[in-house]
Amino acid sequence: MKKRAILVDGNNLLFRSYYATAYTGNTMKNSKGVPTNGLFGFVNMINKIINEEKPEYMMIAFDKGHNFRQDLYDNYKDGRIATPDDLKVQFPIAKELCDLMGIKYIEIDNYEADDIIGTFARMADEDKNYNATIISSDKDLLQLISDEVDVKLLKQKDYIMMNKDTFFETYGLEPIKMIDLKSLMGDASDNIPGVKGIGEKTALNLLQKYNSLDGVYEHIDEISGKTKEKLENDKENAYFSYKLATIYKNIDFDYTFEDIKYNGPRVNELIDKYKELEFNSFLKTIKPVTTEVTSDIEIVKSKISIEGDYSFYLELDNSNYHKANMIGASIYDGNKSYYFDKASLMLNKDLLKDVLVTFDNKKNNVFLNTLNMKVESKFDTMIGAYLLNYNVKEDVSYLSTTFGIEIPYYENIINTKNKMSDEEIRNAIVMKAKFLFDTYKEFNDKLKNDELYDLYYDMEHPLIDVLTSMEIDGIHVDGSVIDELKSDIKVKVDNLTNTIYNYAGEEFNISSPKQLGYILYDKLGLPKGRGKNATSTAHEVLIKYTDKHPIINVILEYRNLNKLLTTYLDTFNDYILSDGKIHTIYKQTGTRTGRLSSVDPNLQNIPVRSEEGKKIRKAFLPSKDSVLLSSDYSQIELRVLAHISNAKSLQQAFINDEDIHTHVASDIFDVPDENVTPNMRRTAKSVIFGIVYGISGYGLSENLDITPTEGKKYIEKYLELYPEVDKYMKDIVEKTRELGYVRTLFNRKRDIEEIKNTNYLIRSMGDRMALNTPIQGTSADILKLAMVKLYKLLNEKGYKTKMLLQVHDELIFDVPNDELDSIKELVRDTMENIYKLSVPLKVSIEYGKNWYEAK
DNA sequence: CACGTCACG
DNA sequence: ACGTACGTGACGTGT
Repeated sequence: MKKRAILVDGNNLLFRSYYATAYTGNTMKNSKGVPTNGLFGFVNMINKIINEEKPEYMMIAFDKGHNFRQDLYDNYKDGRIATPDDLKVQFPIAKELCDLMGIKYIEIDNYEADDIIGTFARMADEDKNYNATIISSDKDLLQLISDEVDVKLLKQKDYIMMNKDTFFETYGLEPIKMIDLKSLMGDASDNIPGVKGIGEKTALNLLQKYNSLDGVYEHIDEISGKTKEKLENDKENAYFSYKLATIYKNIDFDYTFEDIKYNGPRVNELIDKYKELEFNSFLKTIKPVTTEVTSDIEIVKSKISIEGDYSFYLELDNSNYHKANMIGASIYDGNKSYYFDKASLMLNKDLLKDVLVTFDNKKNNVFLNTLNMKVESKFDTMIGAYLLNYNVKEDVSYLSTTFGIEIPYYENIINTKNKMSDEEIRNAIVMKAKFLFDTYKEFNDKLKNDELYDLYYDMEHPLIDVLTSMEIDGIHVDGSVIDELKSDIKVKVDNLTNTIYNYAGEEFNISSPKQLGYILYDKLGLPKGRGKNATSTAHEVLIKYTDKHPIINVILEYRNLNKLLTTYLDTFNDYILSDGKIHTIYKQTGTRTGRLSSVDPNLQNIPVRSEEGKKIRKAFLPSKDSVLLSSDYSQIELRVLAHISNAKSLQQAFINDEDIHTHVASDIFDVPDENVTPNMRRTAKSVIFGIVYGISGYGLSENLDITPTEGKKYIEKYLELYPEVDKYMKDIVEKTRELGYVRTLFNRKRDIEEIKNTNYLIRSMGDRMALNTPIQGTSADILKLAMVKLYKLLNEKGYKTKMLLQVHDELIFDVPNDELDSIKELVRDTMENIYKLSVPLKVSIEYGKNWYEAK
């Protein structure tokens, strides 16, 4: 069995990584200003190679010095483009990284990487113990393919494996003829001139006929017309190109295959380097060899007392903390670490009543509730860091990494396959508590300096307890309702499946966009679209083809029902815990606008728009002798827009409690309210939504199925009618471009780097984020404030009513029948008056014996 | 693990 | 010529 050596073209790898990001205008740098855009892709690719190839032998080759090809150019005309400076500086770092990753890198004076690889390839051909795989995106290297050597040719996303057979299939030539091919067709990226006017097609034809460059010119008389002329004109160039394209295989060096043995990384040094480069995503994938704990640890066995301020951290074995077990917990008081198991923590529950700082206290309290314990904490670093725009995950280690402190990641702690020792786990937990204590002041000060203090203490911090309570309460779900609906829909889906197979004339996987695309566009001959996704099977595309083939409507219906089945019906019973309820998890740090999100399961996207889907809501029930009550802010985003843009006429419409869509339709179409048709109202509604999202004329036209010109007209008309909105949009984009961030009315801050990007598309997206975030974010802020206030009032007044769910502009309560009248009033009053905008906030309330009826 | 698709606001 | 409306989470496919 031969040993395989991996030969990597380092120059090629770094160049393509650099240009892959550089052309988007993404000038990725670390905070010290070192450009890292090439290195990131370089490291990513090498990690991928190591994972896929599990190499025993591997080397990475680099160009060095003035090589003979450059000499050839000097005698000719040097058309090579100079390497950009911000790429140049990445080469030494790349080589350093190779060292740390345990991979031999090789550079030899006056040779290119190609020649080093060529020499190793020749060695593999000659040595019966080794064969080789070359990795590059440069087709030039294909000339090295032999019985012993193949090439992994990198493409934009994946790669093609090229060996002797596949090369012949592709080109109809022997691999070595790649040189002849290049000398005829040239290669712009390598600055090989070739014969002007001869492309791949002609070159291949010629070579398949005459076998080689020499062969072509020997038989030049058999060739006719333009091609002959071109060949004769550029004969010199062709032979010059031949020299350029030929990879040198006989460098005189002492390297052997044993010299390029792969040793594996020097982990700790590599971690330091990644930190320096701020490659946080790579840090996750490597485990430090040792974890150092600087403080004393007391493993607590009995009731203890601790003076002064301290931090608390709790580690669970499942990120869904509704069904987790405790791994351990730690307290750190600035001097000493205390470690608790479940029993010793229960002995010391009093200690939890006055904690300075925690991380994800909602998690702590949802879990500890089952043990009748509660953490009262002044500060939650997870939330604080979120407001400061740190990339927060539900794990201290992600955050500590950006502070240069390495703590094993949660994924490693709970990984049962690659188990950490008890001591390592204990140390990790202790370090997390210590990190929280050590950084508390810094986070708190940063919030103050960034004017986020009130947002934290008046809104986000109190909200933690509100969400904790909502998650603990959960919502009753009747599994039998789900089951009935499920069997009902299953029958329908089966029927639809058969109908689709009949229309298609074969059985296939309808859920596979690839297979469905084939059936629709290739087999049934639907007209393909333009662009990269010409065979899209998305709803908005298919809906246009309903007249073209009867299969379309069936597919749409199938999609509709199958979605309900797979996303909601098949899975929801698993989420019903032994108390008969579903307990979601609200992520308070999940979005960039300040909204909440909901996971495990997501209760913020339960169907409502279609009747079949809406029926799922019949399974969501109130407690005994209670109703579910839903209170919904109507058009809160538009009201916020009217407020922050100070658009007088919109404000007046809201003050008069008009139907805003009708009002705008009447303005746009210049007809009195009573003459607004449903279609005009629908158009106005789309225009209004579009404005909030920063739409283009094209986007609106797609939405309304009109021409882009018409779409543009509507938008212009709207902005003309409400010039303050126009001004707001322009001002906020300009201001954000200057500052690099945008804020909501309550000062929530979102960094928008995209807005400075040199790439038009990315920058435009930044513009839209900048103008949408204050609207969506301020609405989210208002909801959060209302939740905090309502929660407080319900408690103070001793109501049994519970706030159960939040769906962005809507709250759902479980209300005992005898509290219904007063709660309706309390909820409406609190929500409508939570904050005074220049327009009124309006709440609509509905209730019923399940969620279906409450909506 | 990325992508396409689609559920919600 | 590009690709095209903001914010989420979950599923199935396919590599």
